[in-house]
Amino acid sequence: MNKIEAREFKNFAYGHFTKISKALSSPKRFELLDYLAQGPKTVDRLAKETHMSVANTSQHLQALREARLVTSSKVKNHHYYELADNEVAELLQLTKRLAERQFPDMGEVRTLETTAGGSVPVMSSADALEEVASGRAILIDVRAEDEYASRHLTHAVSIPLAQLEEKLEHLPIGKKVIAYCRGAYCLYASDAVRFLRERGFEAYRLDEGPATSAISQELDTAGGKIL
Amino acid sequence: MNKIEAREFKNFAYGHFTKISKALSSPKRFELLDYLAQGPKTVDRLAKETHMSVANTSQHLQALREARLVTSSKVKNHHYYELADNEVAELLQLTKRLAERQFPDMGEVRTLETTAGGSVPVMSSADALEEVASGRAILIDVRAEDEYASRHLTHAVSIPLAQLEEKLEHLPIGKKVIAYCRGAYCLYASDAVRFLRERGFEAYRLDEGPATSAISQELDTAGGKIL
DNA sequence: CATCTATTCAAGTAATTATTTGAATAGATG
DNA sequence: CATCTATTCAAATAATTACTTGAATAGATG
Repeated sequence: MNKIEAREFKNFAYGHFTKISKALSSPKRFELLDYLAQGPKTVDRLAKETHMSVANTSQHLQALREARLVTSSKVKNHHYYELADNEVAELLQLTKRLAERQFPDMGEVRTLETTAGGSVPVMSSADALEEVASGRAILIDVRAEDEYASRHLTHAVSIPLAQLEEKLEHLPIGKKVIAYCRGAYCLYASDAVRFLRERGFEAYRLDEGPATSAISQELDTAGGKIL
Repeated sequence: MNKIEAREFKNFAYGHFTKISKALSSPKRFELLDYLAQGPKTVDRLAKETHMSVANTSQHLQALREARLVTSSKVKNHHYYELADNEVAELLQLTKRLAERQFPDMGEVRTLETTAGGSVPVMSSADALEEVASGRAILIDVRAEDEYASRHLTHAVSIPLAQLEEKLEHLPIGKKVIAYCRGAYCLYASDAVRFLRERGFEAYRLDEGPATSAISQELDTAGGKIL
């Protein structure tokens, strides 16, 4: 075969593959995708969540759209962005898992129960499933309500972190409380656990979020209620 | 929680995740990994296969090693690089699959049987499995011998492309010939198919290589012989 | 031990990417 | 219709990344 033609073909193929990985290669864009894995969101909201300027957020989202990792739609004068395909979430997950395997101090975040703000007791999904099923524990989702609505773990109850204090009285005394948020690298659940422990609850954070894992799929996406 | 501390934690986490995707974000490095998915290789050989300068190849390989996607070892004065983890191959595969799904003209490479140098008949792995099992076809691996040795499909026979002409007489007359190489984006199998068709064989290229897919795992890695 | 081969290193240039700023647009709302 | 909100666009600067060239090293081999 003609060498020039062959090179063009390879450039075409590898050029396309790397549109995907280029889009994933910026920490900010990776973080945006991580938020979008919780459900559709507006530019404005993503800008607040990631502490970026709106213009910068918009530009990153456009880059993600060009790489076909997200799609956008207009409702009134809000533009909603969302993941283009469930495989995008899988790609995020696989990348995280590989990072955890290959960089020892990454893996520790999950296993040694350390997070920013001090360490917090962690419970594995397998244990949590058992505790919740047996009625010894309740599972709370401390993300925003719409994220809970878009997808959550079975039997989880929605208590956004900001409302935890006011809803404290609704929590059953004597039961363990297992909190989760977006995943192991989101800090809301840790904040919730510290808050609850200061008030005498036996609280744990779940080692993952609703976007991941075989066990999460057993916990699943239905059930639960908004407290 | 303290905001500065939280931001540092996120920078740490997302910074690590994107070490992986940054490493994958260059077409040349993606191509290098694709070659390394066939087995360990030296810098020199990779430079030839990818048509890059040795210095440039070496630098890219060092970047991949820093991202923990490959490891290196020294045998005499040859440095062998290889994939650090099987999940790296999975990541390549998932990225390719996503690109095929999201970019229509990418997907066509596989389904419309077009490749550089003119289109060539393609056979799916499922069909190939059946044809080979029933004895109506033979499966040939046209990659280098050491790549075949490192991992190949069951019942495949090794005939490196360069030796195809001299080994033509060993091919059974009247049987279909199904050729494969590194995967859908490698052109050796297409070259082999065109060569064989010009000489009267009913030849097809397999739609994937040994690094991928559920069906490949049925075809598997053992069996076969070097012709 | 001189030389060869394989690989890495260092420096420089070219190219690409990220972020900020301020202006532009498009659709709601008073 | 004037104004407000949400988002995008354009231009400029700062930062990072890619590739080339030529020299340096380290281990074989004659």
